[in-house]
Amino acid sequence: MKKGQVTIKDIAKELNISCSTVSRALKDFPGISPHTRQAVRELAEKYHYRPNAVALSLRNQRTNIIGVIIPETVHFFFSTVISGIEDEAMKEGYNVMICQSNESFEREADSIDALMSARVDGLLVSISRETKDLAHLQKVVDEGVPMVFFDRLVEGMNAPSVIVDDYQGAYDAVEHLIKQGCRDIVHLAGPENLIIGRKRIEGYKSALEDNEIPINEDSIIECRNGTQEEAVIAMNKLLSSGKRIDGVFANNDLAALGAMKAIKKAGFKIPEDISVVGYSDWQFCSLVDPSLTSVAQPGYEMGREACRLMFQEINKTNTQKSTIKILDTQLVLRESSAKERVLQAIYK
Amino acid sequence: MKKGQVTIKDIAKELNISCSTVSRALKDFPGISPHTRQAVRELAEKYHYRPNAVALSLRNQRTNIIGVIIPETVHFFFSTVISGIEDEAMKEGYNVMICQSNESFEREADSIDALMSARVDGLLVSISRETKDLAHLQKVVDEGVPMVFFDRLVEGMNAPSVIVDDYQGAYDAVEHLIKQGCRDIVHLAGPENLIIGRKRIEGYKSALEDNEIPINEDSIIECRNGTQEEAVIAMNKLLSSGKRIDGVFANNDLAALGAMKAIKKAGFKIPEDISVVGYSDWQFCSLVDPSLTSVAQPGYEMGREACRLMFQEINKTNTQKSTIKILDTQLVLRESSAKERVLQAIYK
DNA sequence: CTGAAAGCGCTTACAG
DNA sequence: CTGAAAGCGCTTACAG
Repeated sequence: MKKGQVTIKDIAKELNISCSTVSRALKDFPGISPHTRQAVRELAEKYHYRPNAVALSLRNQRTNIIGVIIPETVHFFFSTVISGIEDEAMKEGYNVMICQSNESFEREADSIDALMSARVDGLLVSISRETKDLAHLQKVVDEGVPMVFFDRLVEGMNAPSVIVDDYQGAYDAVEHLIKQGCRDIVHLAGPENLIIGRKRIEGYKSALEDNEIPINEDSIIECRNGTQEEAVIAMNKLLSSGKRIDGVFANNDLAALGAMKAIKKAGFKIPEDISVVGYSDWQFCSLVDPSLTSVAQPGYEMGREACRLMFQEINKTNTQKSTIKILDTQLVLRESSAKERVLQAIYK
Repeated sequence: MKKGQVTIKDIAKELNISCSTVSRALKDFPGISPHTRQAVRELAEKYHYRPNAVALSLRNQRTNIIGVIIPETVHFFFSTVISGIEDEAMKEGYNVMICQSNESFEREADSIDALMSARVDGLLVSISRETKDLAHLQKVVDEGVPMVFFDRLVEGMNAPSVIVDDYQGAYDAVEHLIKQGCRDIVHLAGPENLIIGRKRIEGYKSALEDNEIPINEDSIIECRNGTQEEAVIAMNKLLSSGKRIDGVFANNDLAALGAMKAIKKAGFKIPEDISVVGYSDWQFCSLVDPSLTSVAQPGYEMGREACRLMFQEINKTNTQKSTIKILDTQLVLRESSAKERVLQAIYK
C-alpha cells in the first residue's frame, strides 16, 4: 500500500470516479447518487480517510489554528490560562500552537514570526517582561491578523485585552483585613514600573481611605523580585523597628510566605497577632501552616475569555477594538487571616 | 493595498518577473542576476514577506509541526515537560501543537484525529488514565507517523518511550532514610495497577532487602488517589496502632504532606522521630515547614529527550523502534529527612 | 448526477 | 539568467 495518509485522489482512483465527486460525496452534497455516496464513504472509512487540513487551509485561506505567545508554561497561573485556551479552542474546532518566550524579547519576536508564517488565524499574546519595542506586534495589527492580549496590558496597541481586576483584588484583600480588625496593615508591593503592581497599591490605599484609616507610606515596602527571602528580610526589618503591625497584604504568595516565616520566628501568632493575605492563590496556599488566605486570579477563565474575544475578532463580530475585559478576582479565605468565629462560619 | 500577507506572486507582479525567479532570488539560488536578486530582496523586506508555511507544508509533505497529547497542562510536572518540548522543538525549527486530554479517552482520541488531520510530522503522547483501548494509537503507527510516548508507558506499541526511573528513585529515597538510621519505614504507595506505582514499591523493597531489613507488607499502605486527606487518615491509623515507625516514604508529595501533618499532630518531631521523603519535588516542597525531601523528576529533560527521539524517528536515524529511554531522578535533600549533621553538610 | 478546470502559495525539473 | 508547467490536496463555479 501507498505510504502516508489516504487522499481523495486515492479514493477516486480506486472507484474510477473524479476527485470532485469524492469530495462532494464526503460532505453530503445534494446531487450525488446514493450509490456513489455509499461507495465513497465505505472506502473512506476503510482507509481512515482524514481531510488534509493543510490543503484545506491553503484553499480556504484560514488555518483554524490560533497562536499563543506566553512568557512561561511552567508558571502555575499561565498553565491555567493555557488550559482555558485549549478547552475553548477545541470546542470551536481550532488547534492551538504555543510558543513560550521565556521572558525574552528576541524569542518573542521570533515566535511571532514563526506563528505569522504558519498563518495562524489569530494571536493570543502575553508579552515578555523585556518587551518595550512593540514593532513586531504592530506588524501583526498592520497585516490584519486578529490579536488579543492577556494578563499583561500593552498600551497604545489597537487590540482587545483580558486582564484581572488587580485594583479590586487588592481592595478586597485589604478590606477583609480591616473587617478582621486590622488597623496597621503593611503592603509588600511589587515593582512600581509594572501596571499590575501600581494597581494593587491603589487598591490597598483606597481600601484604607474608604475605612478612614490613614495611609502611611512607610507601610508600603517594595519587593522587587517577589521572592520569599526578600520578604523575610523586609519583614524582619519592620518587626524589629518596633512599628505596630497587625496585618500584611503581600502582592504575591511567595512574599506572603516569607512574611509568615518572619512573623512566626519573631514569636507572633498568625492570624491572632498579625493576619496575612497573599495574591495569586497557588496550590500551596492550602498546604502551608497556617493555610494562606489569597486573592485568586481566574487564569482558566482568562484563557477562555481571550479565546472568545479572538473568535469575535476573527468573525468580525466585535467592532470595539479597544475592548478591555476585566475579570474579577476572588478572595479565598483561609486560616492566615480569619479569626476563629469567621473560620467557623466559612468551614462549617 | 491588498489585505492579508504578501505572497511571492505580489512581488513578482510588482517587479514584472515570474514567481520562479522571485522564489529563487529569495533563497540565494546560484544562477540569478545580482540586480534581480537585490530588487526582490528589497521588496520582500519592505512588505515583510514571510514564506507561507501552509503552502510549503503542502508541497514538501511535511509541516514542521509536532503534535503533543498531554493529560493536563495545569499539572506542574507536565508543564515542565511542555517547556522542554517547546525549547527543543523551537531550536530545531519546529512548531508545537498541544492538545490536552484532561484524562479523557474520548478527548484523547479526538485530539489524535485533529493532529493527524493537521498532518503533524510526529506525535508526542502521554496517554490518559482512562485509556485502555489502543486502536487510535495503533492507527498512527500503521499510517507511518512517528510517535514517541513520554511519562506513561504503553505496552505492546511499536514506538519509543521516555520514562523516569521510578524504581531507582524509590530505591534512593528509601536507602537515604536507612542511612539516616531509619529501620521501620512505611511506604504510602500509589495504586497497584499503575506501572509507576509498582516500580516504586519494588524500589522500596529492594532498598530494604539490600540493607537486610525485613519487609513487612503491613508497612505498605495503598493510597489510591494520592490526596493529602487520604494520607492523613492512613497515617493516623498507623500511628495510633502503636506500630514502631521512624521513616515514611510517600509515593507523592501531597501524601507526604498529609503524613507530616498527622505526625506533627501526634506529637512526633520531623525528622528527629520520624523522617519523611516525598516524590515529585513540586515547588511547595521547599516552602513547607519542615521543608520536604523529595525525589525530583526531570520533566524538562523528559520533554527535550522525547523531542530528540522524535527527530530521530522523523529522520530515520533511529532504527531501534523499541527504545525506552530511562531518565534518572534526583533525590533533593531537605529538612524533613536529614539529621542535623547531614543538614549542615548540605546547606553549608 | 458527474467531470474538467482553476486556484490557494510555493518549488523545481525542464526548456530556452 | 529566466520562465512556463506541473504538482502538493482540496473545493467549487461552470459545463454537460
